Amino acid sequence: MGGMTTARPRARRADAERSIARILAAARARLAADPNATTDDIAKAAGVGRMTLYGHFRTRAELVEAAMVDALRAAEEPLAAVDLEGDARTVMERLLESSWELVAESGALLDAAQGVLPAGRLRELHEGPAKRVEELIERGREEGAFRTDLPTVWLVSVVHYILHGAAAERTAGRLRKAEAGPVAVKSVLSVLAA
Amino acid sequence: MGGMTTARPRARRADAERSIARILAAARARLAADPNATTDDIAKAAGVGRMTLYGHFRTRAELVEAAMVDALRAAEEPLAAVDLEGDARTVMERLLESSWELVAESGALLDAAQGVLPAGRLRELHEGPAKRVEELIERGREEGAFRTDLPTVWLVSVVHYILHGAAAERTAGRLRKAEAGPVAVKSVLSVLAA
DNA sequence: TAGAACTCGTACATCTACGTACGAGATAAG
DNA sequence: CTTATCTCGTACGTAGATGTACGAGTTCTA
Repeated sequence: MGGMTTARPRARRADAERSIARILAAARARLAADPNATTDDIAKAAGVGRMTLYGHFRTRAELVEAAMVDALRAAEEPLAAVDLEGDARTVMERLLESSWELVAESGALLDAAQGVLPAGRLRELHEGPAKRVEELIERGREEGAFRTDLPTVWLVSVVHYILHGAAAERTAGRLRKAEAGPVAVKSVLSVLAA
Repeated sequence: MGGMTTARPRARRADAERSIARILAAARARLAADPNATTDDIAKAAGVGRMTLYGHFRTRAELVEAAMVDALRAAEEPLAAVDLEGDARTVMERLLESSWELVAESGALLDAAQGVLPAGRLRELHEGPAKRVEELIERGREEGAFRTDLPTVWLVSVVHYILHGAAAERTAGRLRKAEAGPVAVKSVLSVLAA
């Protein structure tokens, strides 16, 4: 290969980059709130025409996947920045406080992707971030801080279900914005505790 | 009024009753598995023609509501039969063991009903059974068995999210059929414990 | 067994969402 | 300024799902 990292014939124009960013942001927000959100909904939320959206994403499935990838990438960032010093419980608390919303959003997007993306592709995408939580839970079990009477795979899942629930309750107005986070974190830690 | 409790001109025929029962059972199963199940899916699962279904339920929304009512009625039964003697934790354990699947099913149907039924109607239907869980949680808080650092409304919700999650994990094959129940019960009790 | 109730296939009208085609006008890049 | 890129409206074709209309055949009920 001649030194080019991508095979793109030419760079995108600046306004195109902007449009794509707005569409992805809107897709993440709308799809997390409603897995059945239409391309029209998303285009309107992004403030662009539907045809502009189709100019950048050929199909709805492609858009859903791109939104998923974007959300997971966004979630990975604070997860990677978390200080891993200290006992597992403390680390988990820090991790959740800094990223529970992003993790919950990714979970909601997973719902939206269910059925439009092949199952294998989903697991593949979701694997990276989930691995991080899983490893921390494993570590907590070895340290004696987390319970060992339930399968690890379930503990990983239940974290997602609780975070998703907290986000949903906040959206529904049954939890105040400020209390949803602490409530979710406390609940998760209670389930994990030995 | 002349003593008639219903205005029905005549009784339904036996085969009609049978059809309705099969349709409702199929609707509960299919909608719990997939909130977007079509009337055709449900009719096929029930082993009746789509037109028969429409003969008994005018619209899809009406069918969803009927399925919801039926599932809630079914869930109410074992809930009402639970022995209330003993401390709140023990009672909650008995209650969950005997009915966690039905409660989880109702939760899944709630998803399906979201958007097709008016929000008020949903809350109205769901109120009865939820009340039962809520009262038990309140009682546990007063007894000192359950935590008081989180809002009761959230504790009620989180019970549902965990049960729903356990059912989903089992369906996905990540939990064995036999272990899903105990896993769900243990997890819920951990979150509720003081 | 006569009649009413029920089943259920086919055909059709409607609606909604996806995705395509075309093209005029706006905007960024060189 | 010139050109390629991008935006985005309108219009169209397609597909799937809902709900209606008709009618022939079947099964309960009395």
